[in-house]
Amino acid sequence: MSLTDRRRNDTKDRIIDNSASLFATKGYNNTSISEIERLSGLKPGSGGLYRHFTSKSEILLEVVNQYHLRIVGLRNKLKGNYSGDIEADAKFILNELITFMSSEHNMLAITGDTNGIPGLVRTAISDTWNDGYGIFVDLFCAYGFDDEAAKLAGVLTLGAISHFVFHLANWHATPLELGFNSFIDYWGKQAILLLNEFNSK
Amino acid sequence: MSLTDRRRNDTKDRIIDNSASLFATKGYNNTSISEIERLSGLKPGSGGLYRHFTSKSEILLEVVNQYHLRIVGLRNKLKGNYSGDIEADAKFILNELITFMSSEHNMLAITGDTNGIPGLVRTAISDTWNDGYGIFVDLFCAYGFDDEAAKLAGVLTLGAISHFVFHLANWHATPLELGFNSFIDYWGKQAILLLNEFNSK
Amino acid sequence: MSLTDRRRNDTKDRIIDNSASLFATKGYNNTSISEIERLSGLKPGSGGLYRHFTSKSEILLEVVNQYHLRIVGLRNKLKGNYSGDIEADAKFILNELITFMSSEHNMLAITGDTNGIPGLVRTAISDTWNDGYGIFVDLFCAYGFDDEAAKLAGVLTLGAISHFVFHLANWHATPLELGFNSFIDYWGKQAILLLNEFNSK
Amino acid sequence: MSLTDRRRNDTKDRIIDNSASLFATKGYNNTSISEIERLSGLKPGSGGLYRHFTSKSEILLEVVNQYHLRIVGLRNKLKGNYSGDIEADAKFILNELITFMSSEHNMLAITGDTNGIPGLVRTAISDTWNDGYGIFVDLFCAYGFDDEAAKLAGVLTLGAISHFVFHLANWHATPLELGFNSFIDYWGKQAILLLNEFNSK
DNA sequence: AATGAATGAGCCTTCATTCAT
DNA sequence: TATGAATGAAGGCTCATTCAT
Repeated sequence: MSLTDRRRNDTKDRIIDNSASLFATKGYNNTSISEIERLSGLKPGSGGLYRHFTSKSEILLEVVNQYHLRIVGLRNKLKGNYSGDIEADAKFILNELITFMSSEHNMLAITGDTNGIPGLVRTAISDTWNDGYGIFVDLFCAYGFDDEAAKLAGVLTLGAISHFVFHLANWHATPLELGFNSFIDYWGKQAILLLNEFNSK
Repeated sequence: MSLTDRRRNDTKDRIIDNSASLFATKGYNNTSISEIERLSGLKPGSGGLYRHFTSKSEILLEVVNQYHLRIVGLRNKLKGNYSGDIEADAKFILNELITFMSSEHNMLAITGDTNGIPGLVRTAISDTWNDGYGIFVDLFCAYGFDDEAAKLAGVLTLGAISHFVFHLANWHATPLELGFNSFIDYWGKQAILLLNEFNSK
Repeated sequence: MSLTDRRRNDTKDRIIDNSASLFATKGYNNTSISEIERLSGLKPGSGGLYRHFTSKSEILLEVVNQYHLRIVGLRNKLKGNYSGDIEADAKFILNELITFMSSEHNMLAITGDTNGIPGLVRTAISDTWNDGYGIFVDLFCAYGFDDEAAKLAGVLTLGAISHFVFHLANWHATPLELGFNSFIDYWGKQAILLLNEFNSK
Repeated sequence: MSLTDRRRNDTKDRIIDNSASLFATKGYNNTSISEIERLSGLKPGSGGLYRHFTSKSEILLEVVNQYHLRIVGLRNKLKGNYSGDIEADAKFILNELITFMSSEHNMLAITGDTNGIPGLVRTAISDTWNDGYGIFVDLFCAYGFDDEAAKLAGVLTLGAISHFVFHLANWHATPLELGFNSFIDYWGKQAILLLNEFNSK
């Protein structure tokens, strides 16, 4: 089936995929409909995309929603599967999250350049982050933290990691030229430390 | 120059100031030259701004540079003025930084929406962050951390805080609906904890 | 064909009917093929309409032609059925025409917004008007006017009435805020007056 | 001063003039900004027009307003300058109006194709018409008609004339292929007749 | 130093129409 | 007969930038 075949029925998916990477690479406002069309096998500027989406922001919403689904999928996969050894679990989860963020790291970059975005999308992005934090919250709660403390630690944890990734993606350098791996290692240790400290109280 | 002369011949400064707040409020790409001109007392759309800057990104560079200077100023002010009580110092610095970020919180928002920006500016922004992290690095180093550990802790600390602020500014909600103050309190406690732990080794 | 079959195989008719009211309500150029399709039970944007018409202007032609047929029908119904009392006949015809224009007043609105229309359609519309004027021409001729005078009076009569209706439809106000009924009353009296005057010569 | 000279300062006027004739020739919605720009010596599609007008409908408003001013000018010129001989005055005014409409007949055509026009413009057009009718109202009032009757006669008179002109401009043929002059002659006679009739009451 | 005017490139979107199924 | 997909052309509008004054 050639790219110009009018029978293609996966165009919508291709639009979502290409939009996701374009939004991440260049930002939402700097990505033009034409460019999405070109990458998706449609004639740029011909508006073929509008058969599949009614507006540019609707694409963003879909992109965010799909990312959200994957985050929730990861969260569910990790939740309640703990070993009893909090250190081991924390390390495992950290690795899983890093792997996830590596393959999907584009999505983090979307968070910049969202001026003029409808409130619906803003909410969707906020919700997505909340499920991201939730991965840590689940863990911390399972090991006896109270709800509030678990939330605070979760936001702290994912916030620091994503800041690192975001910095790298945006400014084309790591913070203080630190290596990504050493940052993750360090953060892992700190997290364990905090958990033990809290547990001992 | 008398006090009443201060408003004269300062078009360039006004452009920088107004650009800073516009970039922060609406994002770099969503801020038009015309709008900067209007706020700066120039006829919008007449290009009067180009007497002072050769391009829009040059303004951004200047805005970032001035912010950088202020960050460096804060860093120098705080550096080497430690009390000997690490806990007290950490709390003090955290408060100073929060105060600074509150009055300048706009600048954090600039970090989104900077696609299509020249590498020169990217570097300037990266450098600015590095001096931000440096405030904590200085502290940690002064109390005996080795350089690498201090850097890691610095990036961790500022990263987590700025993620929180950025999330709020962009998505119009706090992460997991946590209060800003409880987040800061918690983070302060954790930082002290980590410092002591490291020191005790 | 039974009563319940009436709704079948009449897509073409539905297209014409819906087009007529859409053209009238929103104007020809502001009515999209998609919209006609949606109202006519076809999937909008799928071009199903092109099974029945080769182009948008062909629909307009058909719409105009059907309107023309109805006008001719009215003309034939009224023609040659005169009472001998010219005043009574004139009043009767005026009322019939007003009634007709009320139920079909949409069509008058089509006469705006027809730019870019093929000459064929222009001619059809012109012909339609001519049969409209003809209703009065028939009457005036029957009572002894010469052909030219009857034509002039006919154009005068219908022209003034349709101007009023058109003004109201377009500018959402009546000319000089006159009431429609008083305008019609007045115009009826004038027409009679002119007829008598001519007859008396 | 060449067409490409950036010092030109009559561009706004040229835009208005060219818009007036384009709107009349092709209708408002069928006239593109690019086309107005091309005719006005601006590069089509470059948006140079937007230095002079903030939107397309603002141009239309200006075009209508200027036409309105000229109508009011004519009305004032003709008003209160009557000879005492109603027949002579009516003929004179009719001729003046025909002359005016001939040189400005484009404007009548604007009245079609105005879908999507802001209410402000609709009102302006309605007002313009009202001052057109007013030319006759002034006359009729001066010769003793009561206000209401004068209004009715005024709308009747201008309505019939403009319908004729409009029909010609739109459908490229005269109603019933009547000559314009004979229509005007006839209408002049009828008007006089009506006036006398009313006066004799 | 500032301004009015113009420009070129681009943007999101609409839509009549075509084509393969 | 009807549909999903695609396309080309256009449309109104924005904006960084240039240029002559």
